[in-house]
Amino acid sequence: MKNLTLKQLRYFEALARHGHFGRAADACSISQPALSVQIKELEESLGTPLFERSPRHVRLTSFGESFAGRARTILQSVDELGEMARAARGRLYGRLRIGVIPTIAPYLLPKLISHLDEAHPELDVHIRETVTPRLIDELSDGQIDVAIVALPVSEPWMTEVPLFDESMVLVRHESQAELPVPSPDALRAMRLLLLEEGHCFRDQALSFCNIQTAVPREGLDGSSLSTLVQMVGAGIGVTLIPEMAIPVEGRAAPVCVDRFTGKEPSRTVGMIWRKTNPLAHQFDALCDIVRKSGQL
Amino acid sequence: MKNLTLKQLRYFEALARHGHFGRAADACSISQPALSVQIKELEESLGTPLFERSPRHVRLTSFGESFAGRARTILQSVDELGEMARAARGRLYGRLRIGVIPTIAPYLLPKLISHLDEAHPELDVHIRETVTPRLIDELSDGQIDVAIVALPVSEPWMTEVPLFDESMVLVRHESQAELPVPSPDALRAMRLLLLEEGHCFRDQALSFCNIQTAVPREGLDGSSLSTLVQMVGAGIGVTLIPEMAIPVEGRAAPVCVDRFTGKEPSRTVGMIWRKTNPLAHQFDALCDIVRKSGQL
DNA sequence: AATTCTTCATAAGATGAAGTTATCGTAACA
DNA sequence: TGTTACGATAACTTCATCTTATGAAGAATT
Repeated sequence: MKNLTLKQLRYFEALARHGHFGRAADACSISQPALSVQIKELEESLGTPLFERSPRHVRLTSFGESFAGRARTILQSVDELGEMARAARGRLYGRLRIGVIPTIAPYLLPKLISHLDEAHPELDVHIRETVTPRLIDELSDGQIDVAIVALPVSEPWMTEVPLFDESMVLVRHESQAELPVPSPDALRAMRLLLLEEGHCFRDQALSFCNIQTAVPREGLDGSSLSTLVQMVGAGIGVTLIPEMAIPVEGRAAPVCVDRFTGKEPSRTVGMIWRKTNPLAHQFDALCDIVRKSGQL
Repeated sequence: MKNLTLKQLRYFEALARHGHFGRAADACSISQPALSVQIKELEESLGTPLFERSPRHVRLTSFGESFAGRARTILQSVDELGEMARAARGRLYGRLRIGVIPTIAPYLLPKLISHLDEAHPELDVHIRETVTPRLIDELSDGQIDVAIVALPVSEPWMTEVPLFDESMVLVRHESQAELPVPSPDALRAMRLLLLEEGHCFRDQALSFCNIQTAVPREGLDGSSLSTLVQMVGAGIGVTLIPEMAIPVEGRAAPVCVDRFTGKEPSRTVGMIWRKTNPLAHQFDALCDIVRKSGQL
């Protein structure tokens, strides 16, 4: 006993509508015998007749009528499926899960989300904020689609696309505004407040100052840039923040912000995703949106 | 660009569930390449990928997930369609439209409907009560499925099945109970009340008395047997009714009921339906139920 | 009553879709 | 650096489906 096919349902629907094999076959762009055979096979596979044939009319049986109702619903759902696919074709669709590291998230997301909302109003954006290694794990097992981090991450199974470079700037207590900007080496001698272990921004700051990361440091690590800046405002030390954070953090405490002279320290912000993700092309478009959001 | 098939949806569902081409193919009882090809064609026909393939996992894309939801619904509806067919296979199903002539309906239907309810509780029985020629018309253009009438009707495109024979009996005013039962010829001289034009029972009565149907008669035709019997009860004349009507009409007025002696007049009650109706076999079973209901 | 028309069913052959086995390429793993 | 696991691809086979041609049967026509 063979199986029901969508084709048969389509043919059936046409015949139910036209009540005439020839015209229904025309409507389906097939020959009349082809339709006859398919209807016959449909009836056989159901084990019960759908039509009453007489030389004059072709009429649905009572069962045929119930069948027609449901068949139409099904065909419609299938067509909607096609519609849905057409709508989704080649664009971001449905749920998009973005991971962002904490030294970027608060400064980038407000703009990014409003831009995304504008470009893809139907998109369901989820945000995950955590440190790079964890983002990479979650990327790896499919919990998120893309991540915005500091490059490089150098995972061979990932695509990484640079978005923009960004300087790191010095934050001192406002009382020190007149003092000259210290060199990296001078900085090493100062009380430099850093994010806790795990944040890549901490490592970048340390490497700028040529400090061995292995050496244990005094217990003054903050859990967010915001915390660090507040501590600087309280006169406890100095810290580094990315340019992006200036508009927010530079006003939030009695501090002054200065660029370094000479070779400025910087980080590259970029987006990463699984190479195997078939939405790669759409992600390129996403990069453009993120870039726009990252501009001050 | 080819068309979506149910097969593809089934394969897709399996792959979404197993996340593994080999195992999904097993589940579908086909080879892995066959599955690969079908999934590929499905994705191509949709114009957008459904899965992200990596050597480790096969994962649904975000679009794939929405697609899977709807696909499952569709597959389920299709299976229900099969279920429905299996339930309906070879039995009366859904709506059954029965036509009955007025000289049978009130005496047969109460029993018939309760028997039908018992045998086919899910059956949706519709009743149409009118005279034979009209029933034949309605049968012809599919407004009813079967009709219960007096045979023969002799339409070549119909099947007619006799159900039972039934005598016609004489109804007189109770004051005449002691008088002998008149012969047909004697009857002709009496005031014989008949149904109005169009009822076959009228013609049967006339032919029993050898009265020319063409001859116009006094304007005393009733629109139902019940009316006729009430008139007899009022002493206006005599009438004939079928046996079946005795239990109801014999008690409803001051009348007496007598069988004719010698050759009793009778009619054959039978069921008719379009020869082309594929439910013919089920209708035979229906005949049995009607026969049972017709027994006193 | 014979004939023609209409319409659906059936048959035979052609075409196309879908399945099979065999094999390859690639990334992960030891 | 082989080895393994897995999906993609290719060549071929099988089966489903379509087309054209034809048959059968009732309705309409003459």
